[in-house]
Amino acid sequence: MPSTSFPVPSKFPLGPPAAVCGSGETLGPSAPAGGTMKSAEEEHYSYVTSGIGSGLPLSSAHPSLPAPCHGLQTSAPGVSTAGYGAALDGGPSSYFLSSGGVRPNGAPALESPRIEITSYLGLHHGNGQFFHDADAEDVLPSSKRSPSTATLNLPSLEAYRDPSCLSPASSLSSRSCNSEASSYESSFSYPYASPQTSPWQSPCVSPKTTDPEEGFPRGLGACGLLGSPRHSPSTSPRTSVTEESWLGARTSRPSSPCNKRKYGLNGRQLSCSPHPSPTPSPQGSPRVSVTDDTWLGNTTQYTSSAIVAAINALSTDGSLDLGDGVPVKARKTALDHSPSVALKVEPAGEDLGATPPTSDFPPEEFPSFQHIRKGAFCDQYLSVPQHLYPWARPRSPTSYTSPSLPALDWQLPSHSGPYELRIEVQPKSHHRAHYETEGSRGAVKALAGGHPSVQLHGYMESEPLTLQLFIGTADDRLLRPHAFYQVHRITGKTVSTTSHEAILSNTKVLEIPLLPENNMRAIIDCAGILKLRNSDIELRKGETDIGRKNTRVRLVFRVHVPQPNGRTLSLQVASNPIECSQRSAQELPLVEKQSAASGPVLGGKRMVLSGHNFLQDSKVIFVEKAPDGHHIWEMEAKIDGALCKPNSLVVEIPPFRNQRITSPVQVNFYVCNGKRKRSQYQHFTYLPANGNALFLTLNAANQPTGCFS
DNA sequence: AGAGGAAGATGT
DNA sequence: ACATCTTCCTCT
Repeated sequence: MPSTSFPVPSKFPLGPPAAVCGSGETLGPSAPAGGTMKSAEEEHYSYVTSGIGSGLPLSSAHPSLPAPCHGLQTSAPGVSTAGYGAALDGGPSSYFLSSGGVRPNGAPALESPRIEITSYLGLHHGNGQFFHDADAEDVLPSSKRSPSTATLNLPSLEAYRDPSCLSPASSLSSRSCNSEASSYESSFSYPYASPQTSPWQSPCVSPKTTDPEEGFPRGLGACGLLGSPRHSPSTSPRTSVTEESWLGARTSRPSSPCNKRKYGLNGRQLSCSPHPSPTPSPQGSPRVSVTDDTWLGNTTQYTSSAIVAAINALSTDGSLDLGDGVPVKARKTALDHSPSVALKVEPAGEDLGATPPTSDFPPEEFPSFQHIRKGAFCDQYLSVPQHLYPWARPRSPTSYTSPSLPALDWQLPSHSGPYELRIEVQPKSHHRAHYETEGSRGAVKALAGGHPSVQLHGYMESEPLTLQLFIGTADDRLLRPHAFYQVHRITGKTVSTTSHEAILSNTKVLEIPLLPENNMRAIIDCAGILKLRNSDIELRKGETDIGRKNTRVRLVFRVHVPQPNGRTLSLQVASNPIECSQRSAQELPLVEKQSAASGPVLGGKRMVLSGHNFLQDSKVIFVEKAPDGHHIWEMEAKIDGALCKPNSLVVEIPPFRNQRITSPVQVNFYVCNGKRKRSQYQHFTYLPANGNALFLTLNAANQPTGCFS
């Protein structure tokens, strides 16, 4: 049928490839796309060290680094990409700071004692952080976004997220913090086993560890150990320890009281915490001791005075107000300790709760740490504040074992020198993520059909490389792994791209081959998005982000390019934001296009309303109003159930006014979606269609429909 | 497996 | 009461 489609306004042009960082050798934050700046958050963030980070495949590393390093990015616009890394085999000593003395985060290493809070805000916007896309139908009404934005703005100490620790009370499947470490160890020891990495390495360049040949294979190795992810926990047995550990996900919602979500003052689930995990992670405990030992041993390297000095230099002073913008959840404790914010190098050994603190530092110097160190895992959990000091949080031993690559929360440039990692085809702005209790909802798709694609430009070598993909945040703060979403590997006949899974810290990473024969381009048709229960993640020790309304993510791609000098250049690019929640019935469909076509109702109008928000008992009411506002007529469109299809409604509009419409009429309509209140009036120009059916395509985007013919 | 709609559970 | 989150159900 003929159809007249009108252009869908693209309110948000696709931004440049979402390069997170500056270009060239500079690691600084990417150019702001114009986001608003929120200082408080930023600041907090800067302290964050998320537990996430870790280097390359297999490595779990967290930057041992104290969070501060990350925060630095903010203030350091230009960080040298070089200098990241150490020899693969090299011990700690082999690591070096980038020439610029910049930390991974991009912060100048020792020179800047304070973190510029405001500097990095908005930096992320460079890649189109705003939720948008040309795909009108995928765009959520701005009104809907607001809330979310507000929530995200909470300056949660997000980075405080401790990847390695799950709340003991979280569930039956909850594992000890150590379990994660264990997983890593077992899973990744081989390939990524690397020297302890200094947290301060330059994020972009790392020791050459990515042997093309080896690069991908690593993933394989990891995968083998990890096993395939549990797609549907509830239906399938857990096969992977790793998976459990890293996600802290549990198979199903416990029927225990925990489900009731009773929280203590800190928002922690008190009722359950006391209960020992019924089924502790099998591998967790046993290995813990081992890893801890290792860990402790390794930690000493970080105790060097130089390191401490550096860290302190980078950290902000105690005047910094952590309380500001800190989520309620964390604020309480944060305030209490804010004075001690000055960053201290935490002896790595930090505990995991289980590990007794080894203190290389005088108590007075690390008051907060001392506090944290006390108590066993459970105690910590119940007590408060350790999460306030991410850097003080326990680290997974493995974190330090293979830190040769930049942590996932480090900001990296999308291009440097001749290389540029670019997203050639952006993903659609909406992709409903699936829960573990559901089946997969498929791979993320591209706006125009097909799938997103990424290409590394400027690489002329014959060696294939590995493209890493993980789910990152899409809020105003620095890009980092998203705590509530994980990439989900899709396999099957329809998937042309092979991939392997690896877990870095608490983040699942998909490793995809970048082959010279394909011009170093990869079609991302193997990546779905898994949603973790907010309650599970929020209960993780150290996690300060809240999941509610935190439903936008970005696909983050990284590639590590071996350099002649033996180092590795790491590039990263993030996609436009992707809304992962089920579309809300509150979203208002709008007329996207209308077309005339033959219809069964002579004299009447048949309209096809396409959208995502039509519940089965939706009603569409059309109203014609006079200039003075009074209704000339109003009628409820009759829904043709037989023609009702997903995302669309077919309604029959009987002849109104008892006459054929021969000239355009401004019509308003509103939609009553099920039990929801009626939506606001939407306007469109009802065009005569010569007695034929009029097809209107509505979308959920909050954009003007204009007049079309 | 891949989607979409919704009921029931929770959070505000 | 209503917005969101999770879990289920259904269909292809």
